[in-house]
Amino acid sequence: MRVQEPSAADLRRERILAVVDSIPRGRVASYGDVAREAGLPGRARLVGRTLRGLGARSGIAWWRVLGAGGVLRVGGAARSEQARRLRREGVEVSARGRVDLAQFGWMG
DNA sequence: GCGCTGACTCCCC
DNA sequence: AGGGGAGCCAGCG
Repeated sequence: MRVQEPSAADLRRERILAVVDSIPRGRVASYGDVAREAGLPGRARLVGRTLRGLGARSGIAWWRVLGAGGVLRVGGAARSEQARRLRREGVEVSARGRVDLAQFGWMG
């Protein structure tokens, strides 16, 4: 008995998570950046959907992914958690939920 | 199959 | 600074 072939969706998801996993501690990247790095240019929303479904036990640093320009896009309870996790690793988050990409962006 | 909804991004006013 | 609109497309009812 052979296992089922991973679907295209599964492969996209794995590529996305691999990219997020490669963001160094203390740096951040935008949804669009992650999509491009994963070979999925223009698919920022897919990155957002993928991260949204992650559980705390996933081990993926979802909080390092922000909206374009370094804006926190997450709402509700997860928003404050994201800011807390970022600050814990040295990333400055403004009261408005902004991160300076020149200082903390993945690509510097 | 269809319409709606976004953890998106750009562009224009 | 902020709002509207468009392109995007997978998940869900």
